[in-house]
Amino acid sequence: MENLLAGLNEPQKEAVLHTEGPLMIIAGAGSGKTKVLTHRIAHLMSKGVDSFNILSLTFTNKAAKEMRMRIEKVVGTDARNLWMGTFHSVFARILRSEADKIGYPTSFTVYDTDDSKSLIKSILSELQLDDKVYKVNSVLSRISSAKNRLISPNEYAQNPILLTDDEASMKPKIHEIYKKYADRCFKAGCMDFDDLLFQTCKLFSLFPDVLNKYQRKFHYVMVDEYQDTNYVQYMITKMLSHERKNICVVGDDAQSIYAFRGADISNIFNFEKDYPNLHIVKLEQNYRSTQNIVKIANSVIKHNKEQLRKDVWTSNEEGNLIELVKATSDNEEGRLVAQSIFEEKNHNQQKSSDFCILYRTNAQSRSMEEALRRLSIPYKIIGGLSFYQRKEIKDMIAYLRYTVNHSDEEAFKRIINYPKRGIGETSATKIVVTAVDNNVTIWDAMLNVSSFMPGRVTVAVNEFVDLVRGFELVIASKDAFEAAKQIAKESGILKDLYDDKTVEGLARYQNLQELLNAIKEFSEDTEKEDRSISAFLQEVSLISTADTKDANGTDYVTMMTIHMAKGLEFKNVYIVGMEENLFPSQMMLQSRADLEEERRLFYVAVTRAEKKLTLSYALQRYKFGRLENCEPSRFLQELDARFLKAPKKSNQDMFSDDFMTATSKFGGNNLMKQNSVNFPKKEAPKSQVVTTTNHVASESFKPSDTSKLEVGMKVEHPKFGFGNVLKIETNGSERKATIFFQKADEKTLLLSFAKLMIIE
DNA sequence: ATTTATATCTTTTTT
DNA sequence: AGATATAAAT
Repeated sequence: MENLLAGLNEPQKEAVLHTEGPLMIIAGAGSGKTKVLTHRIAHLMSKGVDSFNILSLTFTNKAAKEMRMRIEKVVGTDARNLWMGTFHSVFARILRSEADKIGYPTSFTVYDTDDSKSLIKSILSELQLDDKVYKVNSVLSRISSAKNRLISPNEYAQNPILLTDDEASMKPKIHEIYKKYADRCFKAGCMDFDDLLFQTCKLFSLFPDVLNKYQRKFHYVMVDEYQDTNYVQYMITKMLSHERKNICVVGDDAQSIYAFRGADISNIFNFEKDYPNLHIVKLEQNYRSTQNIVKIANSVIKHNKEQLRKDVWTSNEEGNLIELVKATSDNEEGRLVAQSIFEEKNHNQQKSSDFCILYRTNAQSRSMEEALRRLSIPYKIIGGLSFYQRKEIKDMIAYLRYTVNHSDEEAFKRIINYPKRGIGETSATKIVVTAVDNNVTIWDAMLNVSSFMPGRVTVAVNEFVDLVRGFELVIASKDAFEAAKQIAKESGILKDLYDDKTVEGLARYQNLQELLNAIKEFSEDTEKEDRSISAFLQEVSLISTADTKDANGTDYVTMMTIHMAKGLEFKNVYIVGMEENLFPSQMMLQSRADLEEERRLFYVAVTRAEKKLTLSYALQRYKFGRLENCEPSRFLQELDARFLKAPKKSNQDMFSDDFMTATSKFGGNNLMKQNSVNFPKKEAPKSQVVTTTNHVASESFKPSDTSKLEVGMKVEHPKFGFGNVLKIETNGSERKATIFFQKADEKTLLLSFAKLMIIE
């Protein structure tokens, strides 16, 4: 007990000790929020609260896992029984045991975003709607936001505001698509991400006894990152804690960055209204960052009108000034950042893992990656395409999904003709349409296939049905790993990948092996009560890119989008791509006009830094293969210059026309002015030669250098490996050339050649 | 049904 | 630059 409060400041102690009744903790960046949460739980348990009765909702599975470990250190193995996880995973678990009450099979499967999009595409074509008008993404986001606000398809169809909105955007049929979409998901025995919350709410409202069961179970409810919860999540937590009102939410309105996903800051204000006797604790002392970083962060956020009064301060050292790096191009930006990391590492004896590069969009990782590789600095990209989003993995998962749930339409579409078994797209669509028209499941339609399909297809479909039946028996009789292994073999996936001897094919084969390993690990985890394939699928469907395991012992620079960086901290942070229309994002400015959310995002990025913060931007950047001019972000102009160091530039900069013109743009900005001094003339450094091999970095081939590439040359492409140039085609004004690239295996590929390296 | 050539589009962030 | 959709050829 003494131990639990040691090292906590007054408001932190207050938050830990206030266990009964509603509590809201407003936690500034770096104020020790996680510490308070873990200590609070440990405190509850030391008071004799059973861990079964505590529910803690976190933003990522990783955060839950870490918190559980920290608690376990204090209270021991009891912590295992805590209910901890994301909203999605916790309620998926509850839904799995209660699904039958709302008409879903216990073995319901989960649609990921790709599945949802694919289903919407099918529906659009069935309704004969133009997918140029009804863009899949916008339709899905419309449906998603309806679900997040607990609006059912019928309510949507009767909501004049929504209908007028849709008419105004020339998409009056959204309500119809929504209805059909929801219907199809239901009939497929599938829930999409939003359903996991939406259906939970439905379950709780329709079955008070079920709600009551969980109300009695969870004596204490805690919600982390409350500023990023949406309306459904607000409702669920409100319902769950209704009896005892022991609810504790933790958040920081200044760090709300998920409005695009339905997150609603007004949840924080609603919270105050819902609980008149609410106790509020503010954590304002920052333990993470230097004074300069805290101050510049405050200078960022003060430009936002809408925010709770809060005063984040620190007693840490003053620290370095914030650095500003200006580059002529995105590639140079990469080089400068990599060089800075290199120097910093040597200079201060730091590890690679002390560094983090943050960007607004995933696409920006490429130039950073290339630059780091050239300096042999190890790095790791978090996010982007995750393991479970790879085609070969999704295919295998689809087999498992379909075996568990014969109604799963999207899984069916994925595997019906992979590996090829002579059932083309037309046939597959016909089966789906027949099932929908006759109001039966896809499985039943297949059993009846001879009545509406020609004999040749019937035979193939029957074989497929038998295959799945066999898999069903396999799953029933063997453990998850053995079953998965057999399914991989008998489905033909394993062979299909094995036969592909290309570099990519080999990688895919290894990925599949890795998936099987993961299943093996899962099936041998004695801590898990349910080790079935079905449980594995559920877990896997909710793994997010933020949940990647830390490879312990490895030392690398971390690269990720700012969104993924929430909750993390690094000694040195580089925020790259500080350009108008990129950050703040063009999309954000045009369509949602929410500049304040972009600014909060910038605030989040800035506050990740402990010791040193560097901001960088480029004057030119490749966008869809075309070089575009960029202007520095308005956010840079907003910074308080007292905490900034003079911009740093490369030698090359001085000689480029672009640099000169771009500098003049900054005429009015005192920050940038200090920079316009004369630099000694020096020859621009040549592109570096890569490591010990005789490869020349791709840099030496500008898109205009078509002349350097000749027919017959041996070349290497980072993705497609070694090959020969067969033919070069230049399409005039485009300044873009395509080459025919022949690989060792005789396959001919068409490539643009920007990434090719000539082997001398 | 499947492969190959050509055209078009991409434009945020993620559970 | 690269993915994906569409059209045309096999």
